[in-house]
Amino acid sequence: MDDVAAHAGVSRALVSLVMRDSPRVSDSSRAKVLASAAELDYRPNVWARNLASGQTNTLGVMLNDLHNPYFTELAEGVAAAAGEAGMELLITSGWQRESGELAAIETLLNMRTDGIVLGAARFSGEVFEEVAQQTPTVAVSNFDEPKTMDTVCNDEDHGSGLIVDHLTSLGHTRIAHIDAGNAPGAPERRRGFIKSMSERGLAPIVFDGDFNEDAGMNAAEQLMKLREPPTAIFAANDLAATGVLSHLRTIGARVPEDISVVGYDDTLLADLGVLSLTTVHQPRQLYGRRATELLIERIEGREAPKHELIEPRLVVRSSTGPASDS
Amino acid sequence: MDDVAAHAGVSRALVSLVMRDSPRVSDSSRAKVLASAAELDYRPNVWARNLASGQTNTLGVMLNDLHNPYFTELAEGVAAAAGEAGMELLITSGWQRESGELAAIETLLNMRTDGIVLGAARFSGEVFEEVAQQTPTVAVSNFDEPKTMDTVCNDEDHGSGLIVDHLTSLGHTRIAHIDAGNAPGAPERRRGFIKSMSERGLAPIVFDGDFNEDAGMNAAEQLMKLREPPTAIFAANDLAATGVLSHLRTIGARVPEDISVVGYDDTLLADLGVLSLTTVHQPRQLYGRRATELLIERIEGREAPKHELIEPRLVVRSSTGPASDS
DNA sequence: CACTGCGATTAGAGCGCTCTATTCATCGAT
DNA sequence: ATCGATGAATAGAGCGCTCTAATCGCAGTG
Repeated sequence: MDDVAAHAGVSRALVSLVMRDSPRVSDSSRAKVLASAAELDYRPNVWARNLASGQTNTLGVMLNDLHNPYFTELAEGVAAAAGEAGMELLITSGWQRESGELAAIETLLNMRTDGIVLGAARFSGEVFEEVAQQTPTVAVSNFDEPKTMDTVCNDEDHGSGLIVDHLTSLGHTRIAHIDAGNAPGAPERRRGFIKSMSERGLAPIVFDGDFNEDAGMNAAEQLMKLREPPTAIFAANDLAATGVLSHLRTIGARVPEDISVVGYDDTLLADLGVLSLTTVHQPRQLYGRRATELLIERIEGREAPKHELIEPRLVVRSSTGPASDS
Repeated sequence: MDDVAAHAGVSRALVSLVMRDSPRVSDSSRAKVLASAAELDYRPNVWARNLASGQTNTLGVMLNDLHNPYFTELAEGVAAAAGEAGMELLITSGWQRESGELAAIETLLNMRTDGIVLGAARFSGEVFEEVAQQTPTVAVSNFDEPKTMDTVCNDEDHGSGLIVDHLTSLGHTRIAHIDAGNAPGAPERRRGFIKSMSERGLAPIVFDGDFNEDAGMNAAEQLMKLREPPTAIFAANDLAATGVLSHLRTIGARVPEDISVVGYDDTLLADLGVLSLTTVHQPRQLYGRRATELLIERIEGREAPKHELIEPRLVVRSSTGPASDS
């Protein structure tokens, strides 16, 4: 920096002003400084800048799992919003382990990012609150509404409702849901299903399952052995739905002529030609974007916590059709 | 830090030594300092530390695309190796755009990480070299062997060979490859296929395609219209193979009785029950791990570039079987 | 012509740490 | 009792920037 100042024949302070493009610099000296900087290949030292200014102009995002498209799309939304706000983005990941998440958050706290977006799955609210006390924080997950931080949630409840709407409008009445126990999002989907079904006077058939293919396959096997098998199956997620389809194929049931199948999440899988799964799309990028916007408001001083609920939408493909009259 | 020093009744310098756990501190004062630090909730300021020490103890990794499991598994390997070496990890992503990659690299350079792992796809070697001049760099991709940086490559060539081996040992002779033009990795796969086939005196049938489902579907359609259709199809990757399966299913061809299908990459798709695809598994985590190890060697002073080739392995599932005698 | 006002510039004191060089004990050996 | 040696602790000068307060010109005013 000294070199640049000397080369341009001005003071160090002026160079600093130019680098932060302050409006208080005359055009002529700005140009001079910029030219010298370019010539000397000068790159401001972020560490020194942050040390001196006390802020980092950087947001951190902690993701539970980089393999899961849910989180990466979330990050994409965060990246877009951060970019628009002129902030840098640092990503860390917990690699699916709780200890990893803690370490990842620790890294972010150490970096003293101006704020943190938590895309976590496996945590108690307490840990969140503790983080939130140290730095502005927004969580993307299905939490009760904490006082110390903002949250962005998806309205799983509503998603289940969309599915039941769609299936009943096709004439289905015996609809089964394969759930995923207490895995993140699963209880809400189950609750939404039970609520929507009972509102229509239909019996909510719920089977134990999980967010994976095997669980879908097993549950489908059980379901199809019932005296009156369901005419439609709403699986916990797309992967479980894939398991369902797989089983139906082996027993020779046609989809959607004999039975309709619905997934959840609208992952890459759902769009494959061999599956072509009706499913619920979650605007995951939007979650990230809103979370970031809330976070920036916080950084800029808002005190009261905000909690946002984002609505998913149904994507109809060819795994659902009119109820067979069996 | 001053507070901690005062509270523990020692000098600032001693606190500094303890925080970096230097061996030159007596056990008693170490304990004292640690206690005070804990009590005062002291967290060393990374920015100041890095500024003063001139190094960051942090590695950066730039990924072309966070959605692609290839890159995230790469990152996982990097994270593991970095963790073992006691270094922090910062992830940035180019979000599939070249401008994004440049910005992401820029962020890393600004952060002055001790080294950079480039998991890039869409670049000319020149950009890489430019980065490599500024900081230790290792690229994970299929490059010629540059002088300025280390590389880790997968041996695509060998992967194609494994496939041809497998298929010919099942008695296939009419084997077609659906390629993916000049997309990353594709030319090597094609070359390997052509080489292995011709070494065996077999005609290498190559069709234009891409790394997606539609391309697989179209190519399969063309192939099956040939007067003598192939008895086995080796698709550019798993997604393309999925397209192939999809087409075969619509025309009623049985897999693997009538025709065998092979993918490449061993993604989640390949393992699905409905597909159960024979494919080539790439040890992507291992790429990340080796890259990181090379990078650390570099940071610690090695001068001569190293280039490593990592061998993939074949995973046989149920989409391949003995050649039909059609 | 001194005087206010204002935009442009600069001096210089930090920011919170590291690191070299130095001092301070302590102890065994002469 | 004196003298290195050795290990433990400290003083103090940076690291490269920001930021407040002060200074400098220079036009406009009475």
